[in-house]
Amino acid sequence: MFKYHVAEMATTTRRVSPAHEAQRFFFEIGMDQRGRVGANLAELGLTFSQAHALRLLDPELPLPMSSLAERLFCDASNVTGIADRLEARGLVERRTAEADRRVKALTLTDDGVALRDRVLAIMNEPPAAIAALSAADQRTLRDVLGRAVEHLRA
Amino acid sequence: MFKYHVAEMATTTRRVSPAHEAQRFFFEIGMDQRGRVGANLAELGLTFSQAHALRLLDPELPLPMSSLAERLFCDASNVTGIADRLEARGLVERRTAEADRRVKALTLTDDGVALRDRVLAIMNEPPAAIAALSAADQRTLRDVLGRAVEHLRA
DNA sequence: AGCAAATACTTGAGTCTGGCAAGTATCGGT
DNA sequence: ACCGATACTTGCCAGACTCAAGTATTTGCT
Repeated sequence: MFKYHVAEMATTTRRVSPAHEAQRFFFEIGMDQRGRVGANLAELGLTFSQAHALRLLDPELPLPMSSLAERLFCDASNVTGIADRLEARGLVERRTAEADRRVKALTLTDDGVALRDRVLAIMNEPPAAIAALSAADQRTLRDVLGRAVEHLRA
Repeated sequence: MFKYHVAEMATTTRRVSPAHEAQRFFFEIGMDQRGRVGANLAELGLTFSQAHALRLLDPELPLPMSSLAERLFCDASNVTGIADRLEARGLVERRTAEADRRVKALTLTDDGVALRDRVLAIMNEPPAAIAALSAADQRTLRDVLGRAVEHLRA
């Protein structure tokens, strides 16, 4: 089918679609963020998963733990532990739902809301790669990614 | 056009720079990938860290474990464990360097090279959000992200 | 009503990541 | 020959994550 030396195949990436190439860059920038975000979150005493959970909680709207598990793409039993730690720090409260006493919905406390805001600030901070772009490129990037996210929800 | 109370300011994100908005979309798409990539890697019996390490190894060039730790942004002691598991599966070999017998460089075995190729295929696969973009948007995205990555290395 | 199946969460066991501190081997310079 | 750096390993501990099993509650079927 395709012939090439193994060495070339693995390390170079010629002749791929724009989407694949875009993805490669996307991934690389993403990996760069990992370090910065992780370090900043650690200063707040949060792990990435805890911060992510906090981010997904709406200050207005209690969220059932099963829903959170779904959005975190992880097992429900995992959320128990994460919720335990957030609750232990007084960031979140378990509230059993009236309608169905099996479900426990997580609610942000005032401290939780405050910390969540700081988490959002950290996560929304553009990484070096994006910050270094020209204003025009930044607008273009925002528009294109906006459309991409749109497709994601559809 | 948009009206909101100050309280909402903290949680919604209107009125921010294009870079911040771009970053918000970027992050959201990135989180979506996490699930897909993680699941696909799991089918290969690899954790994300193991796959990431594999990805960073050049099939041609043995890499000292300390260098790998640096590129993984993690402690050296961590790499010991990851290398242990990769070596146990016959994907990698520890080879003590001639010049300096303290350093052990990791080399990919043939199996390792093969699996690495599959890892690259998974990681370079564009996520749904990017795949759904028009061809023109994909090219634009590639170009802009390409410039962003360029700045990253500079 | 009554009972089985499904659902929401918890618990326990086990693996992997990841950080810190201490230990061993080797290297470099003086 | 020695001291201090450097490369890796080991042990310990917390957290994330999965699976399997367990409890409580609800829902559906008869």
